[in-house]
Amino acid sequence: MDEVFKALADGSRRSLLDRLHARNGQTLNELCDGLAMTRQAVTKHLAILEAANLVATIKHGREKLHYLNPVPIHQIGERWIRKFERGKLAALSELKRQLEKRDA
Amino acid sequence: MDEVFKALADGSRRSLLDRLHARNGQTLNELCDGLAMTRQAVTKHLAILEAANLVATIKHGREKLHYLNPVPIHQIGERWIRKFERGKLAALSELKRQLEKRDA
DNA sequence: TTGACATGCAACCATTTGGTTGCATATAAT
DNA sequence: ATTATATGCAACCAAATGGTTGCATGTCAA
Repeated sequence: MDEVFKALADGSRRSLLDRLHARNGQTLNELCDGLAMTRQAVTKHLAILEAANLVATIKHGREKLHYLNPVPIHQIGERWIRKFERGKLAALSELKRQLEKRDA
Repeated sequence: MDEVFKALADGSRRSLLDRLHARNGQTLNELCDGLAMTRQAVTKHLAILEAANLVATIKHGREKLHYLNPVPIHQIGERWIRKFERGKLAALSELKRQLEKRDA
């Protein structure tokens, strides 16, 4: 779980996921296209995403195809985000109450 | 949004949010309790959480009370996680298809 | 008012991170 | 066979990160 959060912390990596979400199965060179980064930098980002199980790759001849795995993202939604959504309104109203108490 | 992802990337910070979720409105010293970290380290983490708008604080006399703000977490769920949940099954079946093609 | 307690501020440090360059290797095309 | 293309590997670098220690300040209590 920690690896996934760490992987998602970087904007470049999130945009790589976005690109794969838009078109799955892209090669490394395709993913580099238009980015202000060297190929090797992208390789490193993809390696981190792969270690976090967010992308899976298969080699097809001399090219490496990258596929998005949305499961860890879903798990973060289920196991983490949702926890904070329950009782959200209660927390907000308490915060509001406390902030108002300050001005009193 | 980037600030929120960065803030959530650290396990210590996530556990601070957990603690506030369990009991809202704790002081700095209370939040330090039982952590293998100096008070100043916790202060820094809380500052990052505050900058990301994940916690709000009010000073009450000589103590500072910390309140969880679940809105940014919710937004990440809405604006980011959900996007990858749509079409999840399609992506998975495509991945499976590709992996099987490799073995053929 | 004097001391204790809660927090703030700043300098410093080691490690991690995000990026680079240079070269090596493997596969496809001529 | 030779050349071009796609990727891999490793060393290096600056900046950010997560943590520390030491001291200052503000507030409550005796």
